[in-house]
Amino acid sequence: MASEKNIISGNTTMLVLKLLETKNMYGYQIIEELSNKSEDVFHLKTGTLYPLLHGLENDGMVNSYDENADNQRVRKYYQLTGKGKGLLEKKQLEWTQYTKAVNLVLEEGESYAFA
Amino acid sequence: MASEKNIISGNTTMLVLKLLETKNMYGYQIIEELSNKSEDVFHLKTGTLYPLLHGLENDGMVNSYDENADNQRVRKYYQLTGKGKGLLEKKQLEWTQYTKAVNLVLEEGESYAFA
DNA sequence: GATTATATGTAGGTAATCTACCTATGTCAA
DNA sequence: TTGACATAGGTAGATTACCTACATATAATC
Repeated sequence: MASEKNIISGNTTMLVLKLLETKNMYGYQIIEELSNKSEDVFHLKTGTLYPLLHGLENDGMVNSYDENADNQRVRKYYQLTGKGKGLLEKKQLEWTQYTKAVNLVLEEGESYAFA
Repeated sequence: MASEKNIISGNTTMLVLKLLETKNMYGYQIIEELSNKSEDVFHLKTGTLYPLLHGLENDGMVNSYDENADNQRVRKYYQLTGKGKGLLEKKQLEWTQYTKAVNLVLEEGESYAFA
């Protein structure tokens, strides 16, 4: 059926930017935190996230830098740029308008008897 | 940028089924009503809707029948089936869970100071 | 007579996400 | 000590949803 995956469509960028707004994160951490904060609804796949991050970096929405973890493991951290913050605001506005419009259609027939 | 089109992604089927739940409609009418009820946020393209309707009919989610309009024009009406109603309920549940999860991520940092 | 609205449709393209794979290190249990 | 699992980053190719652009035809309007 492959219906579950597509409901996410178009909003992954917004969610990732939103997480990076609170603090700098590395890829694996983004996947974990998104899963936690969404109460296990979102489980980003690496094949989704890493190309997405590379694209955001190419477009100047995020910067990246390497940092060593406690255990000598190197992590690639991403930081939101001013441009990225602008994109986030735009996407959040679109999200608000979109959900409002969907709910107008869904609530039709329940709220209004004379539609 | 092509960002506006993708925010719709995955939910067009739900919206179309929802409209057909209220009454039987023909394709052109679905486009008009969806535009009206969403306050002009959704403008389905014929290249999106007609193939979608054909797919729903193939899957037994809707039935179709021809009917003459006042002006002798033939319209192809679509009617929601029991199976289609089941799909609609499933999609509405997914939508509710999905928007709730997105809002959990978006509200983070505003509601909770100690995240 | 020309344009616009109504009405249905197809072909081909793009973009977002997925599946499925690869590499590599750290940790823990058998 | 080896095997499994978690951590960490990555790519190639497929799938899917929706779009653009086109084609067809009738009715209404200018």
